[in-house]
Amino acid sequence: MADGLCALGRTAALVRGEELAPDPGSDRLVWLASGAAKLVARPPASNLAAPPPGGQVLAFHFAGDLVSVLRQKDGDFRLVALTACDLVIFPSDAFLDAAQGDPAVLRSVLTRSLQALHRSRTRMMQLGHKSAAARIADFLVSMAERLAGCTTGTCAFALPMSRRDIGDSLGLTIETVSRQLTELREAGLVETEGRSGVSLTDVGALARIAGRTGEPKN
Amino acid sequence: MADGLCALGRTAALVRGEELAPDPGSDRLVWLASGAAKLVARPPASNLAAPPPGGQVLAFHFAGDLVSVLRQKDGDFRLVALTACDLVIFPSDAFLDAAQGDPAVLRSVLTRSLQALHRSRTRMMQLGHKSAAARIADFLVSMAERLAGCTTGTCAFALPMSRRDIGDSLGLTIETVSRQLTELREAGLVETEGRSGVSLTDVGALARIAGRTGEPKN
DNA sequence: CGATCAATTGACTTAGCTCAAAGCATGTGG
DNA sequence: CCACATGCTTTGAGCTAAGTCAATTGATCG
Repeated sequence: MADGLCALGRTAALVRGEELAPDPGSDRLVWLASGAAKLVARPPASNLAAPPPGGQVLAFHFAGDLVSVLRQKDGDFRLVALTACDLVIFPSDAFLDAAQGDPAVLRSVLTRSLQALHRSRTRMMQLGHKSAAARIADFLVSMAERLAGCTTGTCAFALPMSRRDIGDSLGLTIETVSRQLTELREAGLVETEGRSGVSLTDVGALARIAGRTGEPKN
Repeated sequence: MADGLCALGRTAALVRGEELAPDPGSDRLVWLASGAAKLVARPPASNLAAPPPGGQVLAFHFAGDLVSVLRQKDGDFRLVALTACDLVIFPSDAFLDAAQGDPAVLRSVLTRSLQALHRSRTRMMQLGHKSAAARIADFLVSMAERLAGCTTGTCAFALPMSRRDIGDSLGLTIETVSRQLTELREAGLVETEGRSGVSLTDVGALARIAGRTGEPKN
C-alpha cells in the first residue's frame, strides 16, 4: 500500500476480549496487522442481556485481513479481539477519497471486497443448507487453511475462538458444536488438546463431509 | 457510467428460465438492465440429478443491479432469468483494467460491492439464527422494498420467483414456505392471489416478525 | 377443456435446541 | 508449587421446529 494512505490510518492495539471502540460517525476499513478478531453484529441494542454476550458472529479475521466495519441504523458491526491485536483504522470515506488518486490501490481493495463477498456467499450456502456436521467440518477445513495454510493431509493448530464463538458463527449452539466435535473425534478425524488445540488427521475427508454430509437436503 | 466502458460490454437478452451461458474463462460483472434473475451456485456437478433442479439460490437481482458472477473451481455461479431479462456483460478483468482510468467508476463499483457484502452478511445472520417465520417475513419485507419500493404500511406486488426458489434462497423446503405463508395469511398479514400475487397488509408488523420472532435463540 | 405441474395440506420422523448436571482446563492465591 | 475456584466444555434426557413422504387441490397453458 502507498505510504500516503498510511498517513490517514490510526493505529491501535487491542488485548484479548477488547472491542474496537465504535465510531457512530463513519464506516471504517480496518487492516488487521496481527492477531485474530471476530466481526459481530450487535442487535438493535433493545434487550439488554437477552442475546448471547456479544451477539451474532459474522466472520473471523486474521493477520493480513482487511475488514470493513459498517455502521448501520439498527446497531452496528463491532470488531472484537480474540487474541491481542494490532490494527490500522481508516475512515472509509477518507480512504476512498485518497485512493481515488491511486487506481491500483482502489482496485486491490475492490478485489478484496469481492473476495469477501464470495466467502460470505459461500458461507451463506453453508448456513442455509448444511447439516451441523457439515458446518463444523467446513469450519475446521477453513481454519486449517487460514491458520495453518494447510489444505490437505494432516495438520494441527490452535483455535483462537471459544466454542460459543464457533457456534455463533455457524448458527449452532455450543452443545451441538461440542457433540459434533466428539463425533469427529470418535470417527478418528479430529483430535483435541485442551480447549483450543485441534489436529486434523485427514483434511480431505473433512472437506468431503463439509461438501455433502446430510446429502442434498431441500 | 462512462461510455468508454460500455464498449467493453456485450449485451444479451434472456427469456424466462434461460441461463446466462457460463464462461469458464473469466469472472464477469453483469449489469441487469431490466427483468429479474436469480444467482445460483451449482454444486460440483457431481451427482446428476440429486440436488434440487438449479441448486442453491444465493441472491435475487432486479433491474438496475450489478451482479458479480464468479467462476470457481468447484462448479461456478450461474445467473438464471426469472423473467425476460436484458443485460450487459463485462469480463471482470477487462472492466477493471478500463475502469482504472476512471477512479470514480471504480469507486462506484466498490461501493456497490461493499453494499452487496453488507446485504449478504445481513442475510447470513438471518440464515444462521432465525426461525422459518422470521425468514419468510424478512423475505417479504425485502421484496416489498425492492419490487414495490414500499417500506411501511400496505403494498401489493407480484413475486417473480417460485416457492422453490424462495425456499432455496432461505434454506427452507417448499412445504415450509407454503405453511408459513398460510400462517401469515391466517394472521391477516398477507393475502395471496394466484401463484405470484401477494399483498402485505402491514409491512411494519412483518418487519417486526422478521426481527425477532423465534426470540433470541442460541 | 383437459393435461400438467406448482402449491397446499396432512401425518410422521428427525436434527438440533433447551434444560440440567457433571467434568476438566486454566489461572489465582496460599 | 500445589490446592482451589471459576467458567468453559462435555454429556445426558426430552422437546420442538422443520424436514420427509404422500396425497389433494388448484392454477396455467396448450
